[in-house]
Amino acid sequence: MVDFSKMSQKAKEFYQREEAILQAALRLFLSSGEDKVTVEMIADEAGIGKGTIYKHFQTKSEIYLTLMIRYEEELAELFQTMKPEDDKDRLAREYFRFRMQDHDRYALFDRLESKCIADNAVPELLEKLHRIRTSNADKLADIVQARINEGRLADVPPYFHICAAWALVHGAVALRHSEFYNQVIEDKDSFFEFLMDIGVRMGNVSRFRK
Amino acid sequence: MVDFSKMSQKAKEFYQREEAILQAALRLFLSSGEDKVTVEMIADEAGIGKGTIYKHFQTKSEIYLTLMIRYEEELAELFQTMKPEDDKDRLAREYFRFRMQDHDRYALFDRLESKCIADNAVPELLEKLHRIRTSNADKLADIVQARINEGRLADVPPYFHICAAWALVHGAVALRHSEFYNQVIEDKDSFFEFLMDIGVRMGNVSRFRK
Amino acid sequence: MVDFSKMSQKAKEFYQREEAILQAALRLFLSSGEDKVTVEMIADEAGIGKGTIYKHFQTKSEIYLTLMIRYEEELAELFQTMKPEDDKDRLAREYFRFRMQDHDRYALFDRLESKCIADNAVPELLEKLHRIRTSNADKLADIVQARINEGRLADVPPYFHICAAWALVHGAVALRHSEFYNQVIEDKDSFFEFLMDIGVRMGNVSRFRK
Amino acid sequence: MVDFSKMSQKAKEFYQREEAILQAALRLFLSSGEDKVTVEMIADEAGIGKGTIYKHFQTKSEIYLTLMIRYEEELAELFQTMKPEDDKDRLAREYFRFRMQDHDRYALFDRLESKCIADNAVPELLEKLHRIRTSNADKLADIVQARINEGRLADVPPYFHICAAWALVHGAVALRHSEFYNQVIEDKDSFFEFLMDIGVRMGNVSRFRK
DNA sequence: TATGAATGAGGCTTCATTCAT
DNA sequence: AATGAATGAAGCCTCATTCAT
Repeated sequence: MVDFSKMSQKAKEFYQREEAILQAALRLFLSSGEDKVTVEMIADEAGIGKGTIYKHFQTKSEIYLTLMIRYEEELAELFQTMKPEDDKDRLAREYFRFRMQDHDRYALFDRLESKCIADNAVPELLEKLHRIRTSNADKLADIVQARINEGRLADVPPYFHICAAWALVHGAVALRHSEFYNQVIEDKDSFFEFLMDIGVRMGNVSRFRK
Repeated sequence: MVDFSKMSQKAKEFYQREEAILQAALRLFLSSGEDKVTVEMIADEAGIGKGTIYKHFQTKSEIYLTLMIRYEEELAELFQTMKPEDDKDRLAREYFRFRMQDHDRYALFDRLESKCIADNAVPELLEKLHRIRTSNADKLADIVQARINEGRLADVPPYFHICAAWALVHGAVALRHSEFYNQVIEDKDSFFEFLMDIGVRMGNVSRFRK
Repeated sequence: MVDFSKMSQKAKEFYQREEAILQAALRLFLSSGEDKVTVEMIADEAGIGKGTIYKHFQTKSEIYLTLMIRYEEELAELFQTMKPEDDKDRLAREYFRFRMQDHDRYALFDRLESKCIADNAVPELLEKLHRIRTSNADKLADIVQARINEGRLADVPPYFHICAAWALVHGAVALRHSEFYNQVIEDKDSFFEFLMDIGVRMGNVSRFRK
Repeated sequence: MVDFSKMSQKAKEFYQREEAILQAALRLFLSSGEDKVTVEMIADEAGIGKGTIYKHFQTKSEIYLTLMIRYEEELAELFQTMKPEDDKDRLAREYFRFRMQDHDRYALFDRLESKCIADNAVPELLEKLHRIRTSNADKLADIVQARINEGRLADVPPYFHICAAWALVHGAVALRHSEFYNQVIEDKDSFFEFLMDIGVRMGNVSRFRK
């Protein structure tokens, strides 16, 4: 959160410009594919000069990572609203929805992360990203552990549940994206309901009872 | 399958060189990331001249797609060995193993497909890839339908089961790949056993009984 | 015409650099033949970096066409100074001289036009070139028509006279260029005087009288 | 002229293959533009292997030059049929027609000659080409001289007349070729008749009488 | 501070020519 | 003699990044 009242006019403008850059970049990455987007295109879309971008980001990868971190932080906000005593199924559905609602962004960031790792770009930011993710996962782990203690979830390390959910959601997003499967699945709503059902129940104890 | 006995010495060498290019390319893509690998590097790794590559492939993208098609064909061979009356759980595990065993290749091809689609590269080959995939999916659908008829799988369109399995496996592979989760999951074998269990059972009718 | 006073220092330099590129390119095309000249050579000759050229011209062909258009515009300026009531012979000689004076440039542009048409390069510029040429030809047509009305030129469509003149001049330039004929024609001045005489009189009415 | 009866079967085949190469090359140069035609395309069009071409021609330029020499020899044959006492006008028209009838070939060879000269390719053949041309010109010079002696042509060096004719024809061919003028000249037949008239009469003595 | 012109490393691809079979 | 696979020099163009104004 940014408190504009404490900022000078100039600082405010600077902040807004950064916002403009990030939004322009995201828009272009999503519409044209990150490889087709040049720094110049981002500058044009943001309505500023190319050089200005480098006042905000040392490197093109830094834009990538900043966007990814933002996304992870949004997710953190979602988790912030969840409490251990919350209904677990609701949480699962919420999480599923969050990721699926803008699957293209999710898929984009997934590709960008591969790229950043391959390039070993801005390791500090990469680490920061992972820290947030760890923190999010820890938060989730608490919730999951509470369900395990209640005997509602299978008694495996909490991360098993979390990672399984992550995997399913990740796959669902990829599916949603794939040209191929989009032709095959006619009734998408039903299918994703089906998938969400699986996700919601998949670690439930009942499943493992004989 | 290639019958060497019918080939001239030259043709044999030509075929082998193509093999060498593909293997060299795959090796480099996996180790350095596709974006860092130039056609020249592939040529060097294959021990041939840069120009020779273009006798075999019109375009760098054609190398991508050929590798992807090969992979999909390997998968087709796997399915070839499966029969409708086979044990469904075994099939599921087999499939899961196939994809997980070289997750890095799978992840690579996933990225390459995105790239090829974004570039609209060699559409004929892309179509061919999708045709093989459709054929594979149809094969699977038969098996799944048989299980539905037996009352062992939930009575939804067969593609629901297939796509759900695909999604979970896809997610599992991505997980296996992610630097982040690899640090979190200590006992990987147990975890993937856990995940495979979910996958094997996820569409079972029992799950949907009250 | 460019008004430097209205330009910022930067804009001025930018304009001058474009000029430098065009002059460097022309110099090299004339001395080495366009096929032997690379973009890098042009950059070196102009004393700038290779990439800079692409800030001014999208394509090597765009350099070709810009040079050709300039030439056609120079010709337009020449025609601008001519008036319908001018002495027709003077005009013809003027035209002949203009084209012959730098026959190498003319011959170069002739080849470049063939190339650009074959490559279908930058069709907009090609069209622009033709538009200027049409306008020039129209201007000439007026003059010719006036002479026809006076009964001094044969009463055929004005374009007959213009195209005939164009053809003779074109051939004269090619002749001037040809290694072969340059060895044969000893007294070049006399010869081209002879040729110009033919050109000046070739559509005259007297010729067609019995 | 080739006497097949004296040739072995093999030699005959070899000769025919050379013929096939030249014809294939010419066909392709005319239809696609010489810059777009590769040696491989010529081989394919001729129905032979690429390597075979290099048994007949050391270099791609040698194909160019061989074609050009052939053309010049065809012209020599035309002149062979002309005699000093022939009607001069007929000769002029014949010559004009010969060049115009396949103007595209003429224009092609004109470009090729520029290229060969710029590349300084196969100087021996270039010289041979020029020798034939000289011989042709000499032949023409005799005819022209006869007309001068008769007082029918202006008394200037015979080459003046020849070169002027060459220039006009050259220009006519270029005109015929130009996309631009082809749009302007509506009645092409009349125009070229007009042009030929000019050509036929242009060195006539009557023109120079006061 | 914002700008955008300049840069040049580097990628992909083409193709004339060679040479082993 | 015919072949066509291999070669690698060379060309065009892109684009992240720098830096002077």
